[in-house]
Amino acid sequence: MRMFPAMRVKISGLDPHQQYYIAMDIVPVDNKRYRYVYHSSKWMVAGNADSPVPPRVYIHPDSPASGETWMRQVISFDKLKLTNNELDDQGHIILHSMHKYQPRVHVIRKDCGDDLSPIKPVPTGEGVKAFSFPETVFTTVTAYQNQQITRLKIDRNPFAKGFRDSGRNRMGLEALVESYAFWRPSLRTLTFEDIPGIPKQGISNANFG
Amino acid sequence: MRMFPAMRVKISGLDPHQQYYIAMDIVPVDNKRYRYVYHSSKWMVAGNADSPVPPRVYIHPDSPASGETWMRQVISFDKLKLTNNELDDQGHIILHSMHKYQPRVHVIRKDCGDDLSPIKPVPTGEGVKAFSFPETVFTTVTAYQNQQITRLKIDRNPFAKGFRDSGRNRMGLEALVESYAFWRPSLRTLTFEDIPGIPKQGISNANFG
DNA sequence: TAATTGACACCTAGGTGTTAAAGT
DNA sequence: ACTTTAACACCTAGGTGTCAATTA
Repeated sequence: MRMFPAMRVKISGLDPHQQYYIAMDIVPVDNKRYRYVYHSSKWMVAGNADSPVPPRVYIHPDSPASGETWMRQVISFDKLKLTNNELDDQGHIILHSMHKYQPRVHVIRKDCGDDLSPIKPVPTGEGVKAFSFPETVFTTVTAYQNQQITRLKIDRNPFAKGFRDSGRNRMGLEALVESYAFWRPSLRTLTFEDIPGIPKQGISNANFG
Repeated sequence: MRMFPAMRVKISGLDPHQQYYIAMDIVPVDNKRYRYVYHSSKWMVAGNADSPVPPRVYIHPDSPASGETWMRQVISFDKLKLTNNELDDQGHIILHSMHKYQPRVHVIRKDCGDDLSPIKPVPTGEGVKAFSFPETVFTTVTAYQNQQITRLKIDRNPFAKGFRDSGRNRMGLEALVESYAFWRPSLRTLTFEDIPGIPKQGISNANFG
């Protein structure tokens, strides 16, 4: 299933006439498995992480494109797909449920992307830069653990329109959205000269339903 | 709109470990404009062709891929889109209505595809091969000129299911399908050593509705 | 007990020919 | 008189959370 809300970034500092691939992968934040404690509304450590899964990379469908093209548009990863099926053969990114993950954006010069593949780790070295935004760390689930996440998904995802209660109290939602850095700024800026100042902490959430 | 029925080909003779792009373009068969004479069921010359349109190329979405990958599957061009809008900015292939056209399949070695672009002519030379199947020549229309084509489209295109008359006499259809080489063989074989023997004549049809 | 799966109704998104109206 | 366009109902294809059943 798709990751929602999706990562969206703007890029500056590229060579306008150079061709680049842009890709995303998702790496474990730590070696732990988590459980959600409802009465304290917190994720707590619940043992060690499951064994690693096959590496997968989402190559942005506009790739390859010129620096000019990439910089002119907002780059959205809304078609990136996640799965908890370790035997997946459709190129989806494989994750364990109840673990914490960090999405990363990779900018790869075309001449360095020769062994770029959806089923191999992203290459490193000259001509490849990686960006992580800590406020986009999220915890995977197969069923939502609190009603705020459910409301965020239903109210903001067009495909969940059928579950919207138009008479619902919107007061609580606005405050909620504020607290989810992953959602509100919703648009990060990547620079090749500088990574923006320390971002505020936030949590987002993806499910495997 | 999409071309229907779509071109489908199988390829042999590629280097399994070489990367290739596969593309399609559509070129005028002659310099004439046509009209359909209903009582004789024939296309007749009706003047000279309209002025040329901007060149467009459909790059198969699986491109680039290895020779092994291309040869293992049937290569379908069912997502190729046509338009009669000369100002089109969505990369569709631009054609004039009431003209005759020939689709061409291009196989391009990756290292020869550096200036391959949806809005530039297909490169020629070493490492690029083009294939034309005369039985896939078709005449463009904005409204169907005979009921046989309408029936072929409705009966074979999944998206036209709503117009199917399940009680319809199927006898006529089978004979019709036989006469449309573009539809029946429906799968052409491209070889790098040899182009198959002279194909039988046929007509297909695309509309701009 | 907690986590996961699959059938389901309800959406978005977009591909059909039909038809009436407009264009040439 | 013929060609083209745009609104329309009817499809395919696939993305939602829900809920009941299943799994571990």
